[in-house]
Amino acid sequence: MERKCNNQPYLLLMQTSKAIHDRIKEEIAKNKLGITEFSVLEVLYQKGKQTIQQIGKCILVSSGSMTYVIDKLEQRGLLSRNACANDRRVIHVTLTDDGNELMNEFMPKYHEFINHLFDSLHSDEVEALVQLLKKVRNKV
Amino acid sequence: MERKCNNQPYLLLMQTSKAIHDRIKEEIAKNKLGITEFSVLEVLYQKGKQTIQQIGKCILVSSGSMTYVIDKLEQRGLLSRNACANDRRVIHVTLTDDGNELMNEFMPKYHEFINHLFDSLHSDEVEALVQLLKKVRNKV
DNA sequence: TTCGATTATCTTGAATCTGAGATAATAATA
DNA sequence: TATTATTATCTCAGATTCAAGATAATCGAA
Repeated sequence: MERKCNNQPYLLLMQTSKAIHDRIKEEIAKNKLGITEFSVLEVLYQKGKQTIQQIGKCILVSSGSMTYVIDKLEQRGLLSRNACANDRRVIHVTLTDDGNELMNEFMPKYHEFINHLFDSLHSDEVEALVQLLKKVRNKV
Repeated sequence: MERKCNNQPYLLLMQTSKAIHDRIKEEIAKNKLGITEFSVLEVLYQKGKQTIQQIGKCILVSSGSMTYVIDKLEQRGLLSRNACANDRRVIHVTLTDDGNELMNEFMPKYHEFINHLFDSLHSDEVEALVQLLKKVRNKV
């Protein structure tokens, strides 16, 4: 009987993504941020003002965690909660100047870091990898 | 300024691996197991008797978490702790009959499930994906 | 042998996440 | 309008993880 998983592409895909995830976690930790915290800031940086709900859907985090993580980022002065004038159930969240400054500082390095991870591939290899991954992803 | 990450292979790699991770989590949850718990059982199923330390190194989990997860699996009767005769610091862990039965039952389904995720690729595409991922992984 | 270093496991406390349920506001409908 | 359903956020308990430190055993060198 086969007790070990021998599916090579599966093992490699998971190993590689975990390795990348861990390296990125380290990078983000340099700003004393967790990945969830960073993801919130990233959404706000990209999209501007968002509701808590919108952010949570975007980064796939429960409402309980959203309250928690936004509390922490607010205490740290990186974002602010603002009541919504039209709908008093809603809270808008925006980056503070400090938050913006942090992201302006960090994001170029961050993108550079990610690009660097794929340096070893030629452009045609990148294209091939993208096509193969799309095929897999669409099946999952 | 570029606020959004446009690195396609990166985004696809992480999206795909997360999607796969989540699907596998669901599969494993059908046995009322978490991924860490399952990983422990998997190691024991593949390698037979192991020390707690060995398992922890293998699945990259801290010693504190190992105690916790092995407690739970032991309480559920899926594995047992056995003192080591030679070295009294060490505890050997083995699957119980129940644990073995569970794994005998589940593992074929599990491997089938994983293979199924890559059904959409031809064998030459699988090979290409493997080569590309190796290249990326070795760089990270 | 004896003392210090190392090793394996466990304990504890803090961090983070989820899910269920509470609260409050809004929307929809009779 | 009154009632009901839905929505957004928050609260809380429980699960899981890690890091640091405690405990106990073993190893190694003087």
